Amino acid sequence: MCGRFALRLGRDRIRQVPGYNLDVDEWENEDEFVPRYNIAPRTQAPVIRHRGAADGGEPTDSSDKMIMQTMKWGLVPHWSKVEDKTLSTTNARAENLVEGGGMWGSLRGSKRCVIPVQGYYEWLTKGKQKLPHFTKRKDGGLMLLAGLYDSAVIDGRTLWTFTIVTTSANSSFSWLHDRQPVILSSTSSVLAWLDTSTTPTNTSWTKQLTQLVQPYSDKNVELECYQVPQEVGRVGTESETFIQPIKSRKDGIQAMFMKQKEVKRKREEDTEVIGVKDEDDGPSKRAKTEDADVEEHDEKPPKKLKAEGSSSGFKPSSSSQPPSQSQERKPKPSPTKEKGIPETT
DNA sequence: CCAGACGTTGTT
DNA sequence: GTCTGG
DNA sequence: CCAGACGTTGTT
DNA sequence: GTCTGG
Repeated sequence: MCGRFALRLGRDRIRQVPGYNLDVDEWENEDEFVPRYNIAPRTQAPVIRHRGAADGGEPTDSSDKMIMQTMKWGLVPHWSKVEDKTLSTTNARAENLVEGGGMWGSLRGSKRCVIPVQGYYEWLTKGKQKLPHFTKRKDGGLMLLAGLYDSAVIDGRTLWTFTIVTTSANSSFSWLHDRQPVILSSTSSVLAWLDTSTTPTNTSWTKQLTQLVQPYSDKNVELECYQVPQEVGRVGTESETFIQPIKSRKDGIQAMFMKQKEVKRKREEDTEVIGVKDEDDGPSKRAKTEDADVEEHDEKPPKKLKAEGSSSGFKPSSSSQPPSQSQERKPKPSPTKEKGIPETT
C-alpha cells in the first residue's frame, strides 16, 4: 500500500502546498527532486518537517521553521552502516507506531514529517489482474501524508530517508485495499503531526497523535478514486494520463463505436467518487480551497496506450457497504487495533 | 550470551 | 541503537 | 499467497 | 490443522 505516488507540479507550486495554509521557508536539495507522475520507492521526493528536528531530534513546536527537504523514499535507520535494500521500510504501520516498540520507537517522537503528493496509486486485485487506481483530493489540492524520516551516515555520506505511515483503509476504500496512507487533510492536523514538542521522548505518545493515524474520516475534504492506465505499473514510465481516469480516453474510442452500435449494459464506472460521507450529509458545500491545480505539462502521453484488460466490471458499490465489516457493535478500544475514533480538525 | 533482525506488501 | 531468537 | 514448519536446550 | 516466512 502506498508504494507509488504522483507529484508532478512545478517546484514553486509544490512549495506553496496548495490546499493547506503552511509557511515553508526553504527547500533543501531542491535539485535532487524531479517532479514526476510515477514516483516509486528508492527515489527522491520532498518532505516537509520542522527545521529544529534535524539533528538530535530536539523537540520542535509550531514556532519552528518549516522546511522542505528532498529525501530518499525507504527509511534507512540512523544506526545503519550500510543501506540494506532488503529491508522494506517504504511504509510504517500506524499500529506499530502507536505500540512504540521496534524500529519506529526512536523516530515516532521526534522525526515526524509529511509528504506532499497529488495523489497515490493503489492496485485493485481483481482475479488475476491488478488494476491501478489513483486517489486524490477532489478539490485538486495536494495531499499531505504522514511520514517519518531519519538520517544515516553511509560510507561517510549522510543519507536522508523517509517512510509513509499506513493505517486501516476507511470503509469507503476497503473495496480497493485494506490499507491506506495516513492522510492529514487539514492544516491543523498537519501542524499537530509536525509538532514534536508534545512527544519529547520515545515513550510518550499522545492520544491526539493516535487519533491522527486513524483511518481517514474528514468529511470536509472529499477524495476521489478512479482507474488509471496499466502503464503506471512500470517503474520509470511517465505520462500525464497516469493521474487521469482511463474513462476519458475510452470515451473517444467508444464514441466511434457508438455510431454503429448501441451500448447496452454499461456499468463501467471508472470514476468512482468517494466522499467519506456515510448516509446523509447535509448540504455539503465545500469551501473551495484556494487555487489548486494545474501545472506545466510537457509530457507526451505514450502514443500507444491501448485499452487495458479490464474494460468493464468495476465495483464501486461497496462505497456504502464495506465487504469485510459485518459487525454491528461499535468498535471498542482494543489494545492493538483500531479504536473507532472519528474526526479531527 | 551473541548473532541477527529490526519492515511491509503482496507481480505491477 | 535495541530487541529477539537460538 | 503458498510452501513449509510445527520443538527445546543452551558444555563451554 | 494452523502459523510463519519468504
